[in-house]
Amino acid sequence: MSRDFDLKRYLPYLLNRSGTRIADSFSVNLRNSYGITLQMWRVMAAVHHQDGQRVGELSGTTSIEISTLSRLLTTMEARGLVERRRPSRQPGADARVVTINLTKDGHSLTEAIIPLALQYEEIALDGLSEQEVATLKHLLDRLFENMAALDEEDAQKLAS
Amino acid sequence: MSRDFDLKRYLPYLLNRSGTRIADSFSVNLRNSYGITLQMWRVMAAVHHQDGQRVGELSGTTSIEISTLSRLLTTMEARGLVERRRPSRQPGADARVVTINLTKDGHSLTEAIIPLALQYEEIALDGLSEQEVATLKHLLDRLFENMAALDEEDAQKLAS
DNA sequence: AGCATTTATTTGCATTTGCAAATAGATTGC
DNA sequence: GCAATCTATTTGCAAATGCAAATAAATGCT
Repeated sequence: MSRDFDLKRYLPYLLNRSGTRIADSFSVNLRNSYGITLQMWRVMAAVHHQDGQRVGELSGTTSIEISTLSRLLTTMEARGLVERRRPSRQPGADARVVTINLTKDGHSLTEAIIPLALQYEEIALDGLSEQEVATLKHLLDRLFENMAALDEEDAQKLAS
Repeated sequence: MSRDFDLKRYLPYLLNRSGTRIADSFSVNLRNSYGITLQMWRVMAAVHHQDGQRVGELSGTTSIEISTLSRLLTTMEARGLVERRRPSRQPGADARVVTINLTKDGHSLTEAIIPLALQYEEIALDGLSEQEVATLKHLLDRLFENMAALDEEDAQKLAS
């Protein structure tokens, strides 16, 4: 190990390992208890949060790559969890878009899982004060914003 | 969206999206600039941090599933980045184990990438005070510990 | 209106992943 | 000292992933 790089204090490392541990634990529980994958849960939680998102938006909120997501939606549709809708040609509607909604079953499954999800959050946050939790969430938001800003800069460069 | 579950304040969500954004950006850069994948970087950084880790340990420090890692090591070995060693039968040595070392090339490639890695960390942390950075890293550590504790409890249950 | 361009989603194909089974090698008990 | 058991790593196989190309549907230009 070298002086100039301390892995144990390297943010992406810390972020990745805490994120994957929570995800892995929850993932196993989801599979055993509800027979769904973590990615499916992410889609359901995102659509539950905002119904009728288009596929591209949903890719953004779930962090699932868009082609992967498209296929995942196909299996979720087949399982009766979500619906794809092509907005009918209305004034101002865009029929290139496909919007995603939870089915009735999808909705109740999501509601059933939420308590478990919150339980995992609690476990992860065990022993932190309310203040610390608020700070942590705030800072994670900030990281995301910083990375989004970088992507926009790159987009600028490509456009110029 | 419902009152009892606010996705935008849900820790696993915040953790996942900031983690994947950083990972994705860095990943593209690694591929373009050095022709390696993010997972390869993770292995190199981990072995750089501590040389001669066994495969199982390395799986823990990189958060890469062990069979995936085994195959990744094969391609990295073929590329001359790392070496596998089976410890010779010594008093107290365990020859079931395979230890991983960076080759000379692997080491210098790692050293070459470190500045870029630190740059991404800086971008992510842009605008945060030293105090905030320290707090964030501390709290992320704590999350990891909490999840590790959970895994141990589960292991207990399985044993009982 | 008709053709070229842009945007949204899906699909083809090769690679990566993950679980479970197989292998390789220690260790324990008899 | 050898059979049974345990642990570390690798491999078989099916599923998931990601890039790039293809399709579908708008919009813009003339």
